[in-house]
Amino acid sequence: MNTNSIDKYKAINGVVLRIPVGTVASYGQVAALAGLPGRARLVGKALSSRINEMDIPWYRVLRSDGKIAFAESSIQYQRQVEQLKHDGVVVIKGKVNMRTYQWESVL
DNA sequence: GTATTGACTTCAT
DNA sequence: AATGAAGCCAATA
Repeated sequence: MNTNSIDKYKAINGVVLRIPVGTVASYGQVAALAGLPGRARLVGKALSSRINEMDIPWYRVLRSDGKIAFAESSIQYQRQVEQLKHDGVVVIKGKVNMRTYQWESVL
């Protein structure tokens, strides 16, 4: 782990923390807002490295089509669904209606 | 150095 | 709606 990635992870972390309750964002959206356009995959990596230390709302980050990024059988999938529902976000068959719930950030 | 890996995205079936 | 290929690009190995 080098200092470069630490800064990027911090930027990503900051954006995820700003996702309001009851809304969701896509990995690509978070990347763009963090000043890292085109690095959607890096967002997932950053979150996976942080998930053990801090409690950030990682579960508000979904794929661009609203689908949860984990297999249905995984424990993480089930936790994510539960947390989203707790936020008041409707999840149907592992996906969220982005037109309804996607975070419209104002920059 | 090159190769592989992803909590991704988009386009085409 | 579901599936797959191709594109993507930094982080790891």
